[in-house]
Amino acid sequence: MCTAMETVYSDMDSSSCDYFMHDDEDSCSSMHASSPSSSIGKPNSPASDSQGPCATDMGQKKRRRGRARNEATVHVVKKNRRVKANDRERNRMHSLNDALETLRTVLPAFPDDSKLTKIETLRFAHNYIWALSETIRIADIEQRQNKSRADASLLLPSTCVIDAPSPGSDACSWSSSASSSSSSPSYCTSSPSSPAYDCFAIRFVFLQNICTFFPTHTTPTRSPLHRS
DNA sequence: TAGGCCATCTGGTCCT
DNA sequence: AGGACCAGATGGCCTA
Repeated sequence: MCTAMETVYSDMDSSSCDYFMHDDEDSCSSMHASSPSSSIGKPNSPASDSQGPCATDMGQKKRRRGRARNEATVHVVKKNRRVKANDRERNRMHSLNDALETLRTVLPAFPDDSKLTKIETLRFAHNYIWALSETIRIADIEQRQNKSRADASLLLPSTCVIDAPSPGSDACSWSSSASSSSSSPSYCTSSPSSPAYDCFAIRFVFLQNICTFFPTHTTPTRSPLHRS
């Protein structure tokens, strides 16, 4: 159980309580108000505060020396706590940077491109996901249209496997990481109104989405997909 | 040299 | 009680 006073004095290390026990009466009463032993049975009792270790016949010199040691100890404890907190915060930021670096590796990038900044990475990822979603949506629409066309003409299109557009063949100079979709082959025919045409159309739309929307959502000075 | 980006420190707040 | 998270401050590095 944590009392309000204990919360207030949470910065004070429990190992330094011995020094408070030998401190002067003011600080001693305040500490005893927060100590479990003094609060049990008699919460906030002035009588109990005036009794016990504080009401001893210690000399002034001993009290002063005790306070000095206590302040020094509290200072050291606080400093150690701060050092530990700084270390944790550093590690936390490092893990955050690692996650950002992982995100960079799955985003399309040019080989000679300079590293995306943090904000650029996040914005690019946002637009990249949006473009992918948009491409899937358009592909779904196209597929349904083709199916209805096929049903109407009672023609079953023959299938074949096409290669993905070679890197650099489009306006965006697509990187190898971005063309990873070629690993999942597309089945199509050669007719302009066929799935083959749709495959290219979908990729075109996707690349257009990336090229069109990414720069408008990033800082005007740096747009990775449009750098020379 | 100004401005952008980054790492780190720090104190406050919230959560477990 | 201690850790996680957050935002502000600060100083270093780099580039136009």
